[in-house]
Amino acid sequence: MAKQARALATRQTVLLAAAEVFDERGYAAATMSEILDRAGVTKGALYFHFHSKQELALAVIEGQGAWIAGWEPASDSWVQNLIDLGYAFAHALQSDPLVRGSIRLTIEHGSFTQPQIAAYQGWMDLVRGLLEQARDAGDLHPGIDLVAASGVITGAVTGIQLSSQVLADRQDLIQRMADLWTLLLPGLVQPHALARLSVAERAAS
Amino acid sequence: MAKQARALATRQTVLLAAAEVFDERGYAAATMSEILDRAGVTKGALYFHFHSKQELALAVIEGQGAWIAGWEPASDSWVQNLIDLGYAFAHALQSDPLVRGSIRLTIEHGSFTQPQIAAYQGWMDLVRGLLEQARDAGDLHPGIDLVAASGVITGAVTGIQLSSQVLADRQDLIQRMADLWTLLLPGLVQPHALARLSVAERAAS
DNA sequence: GGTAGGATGCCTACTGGACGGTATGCCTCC
DNA sequence: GGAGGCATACCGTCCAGTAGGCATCCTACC
Repeated sequence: MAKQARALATRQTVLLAAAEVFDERGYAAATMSEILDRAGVTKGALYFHFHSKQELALAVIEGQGAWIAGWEPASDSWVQNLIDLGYAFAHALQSDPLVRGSIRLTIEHGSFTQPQIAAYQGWMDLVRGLLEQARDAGDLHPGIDLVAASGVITGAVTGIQLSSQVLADRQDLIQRMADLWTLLLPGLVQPHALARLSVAERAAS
Repeated sequence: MAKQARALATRQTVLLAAAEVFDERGYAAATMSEILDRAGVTKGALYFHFHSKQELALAVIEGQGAWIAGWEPASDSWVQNLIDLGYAFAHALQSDPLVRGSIRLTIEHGSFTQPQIAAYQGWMDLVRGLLEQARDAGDLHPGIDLVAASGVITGAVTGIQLSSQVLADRQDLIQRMADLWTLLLPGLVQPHALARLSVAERAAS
C-alpha cells in the first residue's frame, strides 16, 4: 500500500469531476472525456481507479449513503430534526457536488436499479426512524401510517428538489422546502407540537 | 396534402414507439435504432416525419400539453377536482405511453430547458387555477400562498410519481397518491370543506 | 376514363465521428 | 528492482444523420 497519498488524491479528484458531470448531464450523456478533462487526469489514471463508467457512477452514488450516515440529529424534538434534515439536505444539494451527482444518478432510473432502490430505502428508513421517535413522543396525529408518511415525505422532497432544479437551478430550494413543511405539517403533527416547531430554517444548521 | 391517412398513421406509430423508448431509457440512452425497431418502420420513414432525435423528443413532450388541455373538471368542489386530477394523471402514467415518455423527458433536464419549464409551468398554472377557485369558494385556509402551494403540489406529485416508478414500477402509484392527499389536505383546506372530500379515488373518473 | 407528371411518402446503403475501453510502456518511490 | 501509479496511442463498435432512389397516389388535361 505505497504512495497512498497521491493515489487517494487523484481518486478523489476523479470522483468529484465525475459527480459534477453526472449531475449536469446525467449518466448516459456524461462522457468519460469530459470527466477526464475536468479532473485534469488521463485515461490511464482514471481506469486505474475505476474499471468502468458504471463503477464510477456507483462510487458517486455511494457518496449519498455517506452523507446520510454522517448526519446527526441536534434537537430534542424529533419533528424538528426531520425539518432540519430537510434543510441540511437542501444545502448539501446546493453546495456539495458529490451529493448533487449522486441524487441525479439515483433519480434517473436505468442501469442501476439495485443501488437506486437502496438509496431511496436509506432515506425512507431515516425518515421513518425520526417519525417513530416523534410518534413515541406523542407529537404526531394518532393513527398515522408511518411507512406511508415516510414514503410521501421522501417522495415530496425528491420532487420539490427536482422542480427547483429544473425551474431555478435550485436557487429557491430553501423557500420551497419551507412551503412544503407549511403544507405538510398540519396533517402530520398535533397542534400542541406544531406550535413548538420552527418551520422556517433555523440558524446554525 | 395528399395521402394524409397513411402518413399520419406512421407518424403516430413512430411517436408512440419513441415515447416508450424515451420512457424506458431516457433521452440520451434511447437510440433511434430501438425506436425504429419498435415502430416497425425504417429510418427513411422516421426522418421524413421528424428531422432529428431532438425534434422527436419535443413532439413527445408536446403530448403532455395535449393531455393537460384535454382534462376537464367534473365536480363542483374545486379541491375535489384537484384530487381527481391527480388520480387521472396517475392512471395516465400507468397506461398512456405518451404521457409516460413525456414526463420522463420533462423531468430529466438537459438539452430541453425551454420546453421543460413550459411543461412544469403548465401544471402549476392548472393547479393554481383550481386552488383559486377553491379559495374563492371559501374552502382553503385563509392566507395561503397559492403560488407556493401550487409549486409544492406539483413538485410533490412529481416526486411521488418518480419514487413509485423507481421502487415499484408505478404499481402503487394510486395508493401513494392517496397517502399524499391525506397528509397534504389538512394544511390546505378548512375542516368543513375537508369533510366533504373523498381523498381516496372516486369511482368513474 | 386514361394517362402524363409530379409531389408525397418511404426504403436502403452509407458516412463520419465519438465513445468506452484496452494494451503497453514509462516513471517514481519503497 | 519491483510494484504501484499513471501516460499515450490505439481499437472496435455504435450512433445520429444523409443521399439518392423508388413506389404510390393525386391532379390535370385530353
